[in-house]
Amino acid sequence: MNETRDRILDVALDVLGQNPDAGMGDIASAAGVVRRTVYGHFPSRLDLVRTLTERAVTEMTAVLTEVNASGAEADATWAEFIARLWPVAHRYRVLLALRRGEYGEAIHGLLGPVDELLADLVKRGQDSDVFAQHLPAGILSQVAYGAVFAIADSDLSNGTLGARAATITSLLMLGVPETRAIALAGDQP
Amino acid sequence: MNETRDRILDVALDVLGQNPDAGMGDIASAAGVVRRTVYGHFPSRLDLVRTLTERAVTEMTAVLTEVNASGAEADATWAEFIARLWPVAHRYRVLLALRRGEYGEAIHGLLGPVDELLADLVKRGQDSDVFAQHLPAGILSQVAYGAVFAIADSDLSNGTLGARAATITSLLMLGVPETRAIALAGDQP
DNA sequence: GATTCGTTGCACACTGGTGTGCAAAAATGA
DNA sequence: TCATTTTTGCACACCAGTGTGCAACGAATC
Repeated sequence: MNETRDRILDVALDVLGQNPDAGMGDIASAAGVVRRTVYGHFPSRLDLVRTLTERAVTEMTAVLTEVNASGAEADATWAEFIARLWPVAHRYRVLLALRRGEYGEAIHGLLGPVDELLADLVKRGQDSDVFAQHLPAGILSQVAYGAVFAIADSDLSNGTLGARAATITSLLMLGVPETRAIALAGDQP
Repeated sequence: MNETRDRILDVALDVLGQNPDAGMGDIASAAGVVRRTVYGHFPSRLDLVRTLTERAVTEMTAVLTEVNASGAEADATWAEFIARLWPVAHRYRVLLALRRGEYGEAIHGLLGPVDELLADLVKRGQDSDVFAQHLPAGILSQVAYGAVFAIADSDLSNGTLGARAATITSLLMLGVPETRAIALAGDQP
C-alpha cells in the first residue's frame, strides 16, 4: 500500500520538524508502524530525507513559477510568493536544519532549482530598483529566505500572523520601504 | 598547564565552527593532543561547550553594555554594536548551530542575558519610533540577530565587507530606512 | 636524584543509532 | 478458499561516539 508509505512521509515531516535528529525508530512509532516497515519503504534514512526534499522542491517550484508568471513588479511578486509559500515553507521548515549536517550536500543539490528561481526574482527586483543592492542577489535572496524560515520556526508560526510578519520582514530586508512593505502585506488575506 | 587547556578551547571553537558535529577526537587531534587529554580538562563534551558559551557571553555582554552606555539613538547603537560585535559573532557562530540539538537548553540558558540586552535595545528603538513594530521586540531582535549570523556563515564572512552587509541588512529589517541604514553603516570603518 | 604534574596510549564498557535477514503473521483481494 | 503482498517481531552485525581506568612516560621542580 502506498497509503502506509505516504503516512510515513507525512509523519516524518512532522516528527523531524519538531526534532531534526529524530531517528527512524521515532518516525516509525509516530506513524504507528514498526521500524522495519519504514526500512521496507525507504532503504536508508537518506532515501527518506531525499524523498521529502523532492516533494518540497516540487511544491515550491510550482508556487514560485506560477507566481513569477503574473508579470507583477518584483516586490509584489515576492509578497505574493511568501504569502502563498508560507504554509509549505512552514511544513518543510525542517529542511533548513537538515541542510547543515550529514545530508546537507544532497539536500542542497535538490534545493538548487528553488534557490535559482529565488535569486532570479531578487535580481529582477534589483535591476528594476525596487530591491536594495548592498548584497549580491544570490546571497540577499538566501538571507531573506532564511529570515522567513526563522520566523516560521518561532512562536508565531501559527495562523496568518506569521505569514504577515514574514512578508513584511523579508520585504524590509530586501530594501522595500516600510510603508510599501506594509501595503503589500496588507492586501494578502 | 593552562596553555593546553586554552589551546583546546581555541581549536574547539575553530573545529566546531566548521562542523558543529565534530567529536572530541576531532578536536583533540586538531589541538595536537590525545583525546584522553581533552577529557582531562573537560570531563564531558557539554563542559567544553558550556565553557565556550560562557566565554562568548562574557565577550558579547561586554561589548553590548559598553555600546549601550553611549546614550546614542537606538539605530546608531545597533549599528555600532554589530560593527564591534562582528568579529566576536563570527568566531562564535557555531553557538547558533549548537542551540538546536543536544545542548540547546544549556546554551539557551547561558545566552539568555545577551538575548535580553538585545531585546531591550530593540524595544528602546521601537519606543522611540526608529524601529518597526510589526513584530514584538523579543522576536524582532532574534530574527535580526539571526540574519547577522546567517551572513557570518555565508561566503562574505571575511573582511569588513561582511560586517557592513550585516549592519545594513539588520538595520533594514529593523525598519530603518535604506538611506539612514547606509549612512549608519558608512561611518563605521 | 626523587617527586610532582600533565600527558600519553591503551583497553574497556556503554550508548544509541543504522541497516539486514528471515520466518511468522496479518491483511488484501481474486 | 487460496495466493500475494505487506507488515511484524526478532536477532544480528556494525559503526561512531562518549566517558573511564590505569599504568607508563617525560619534563619541570624541589
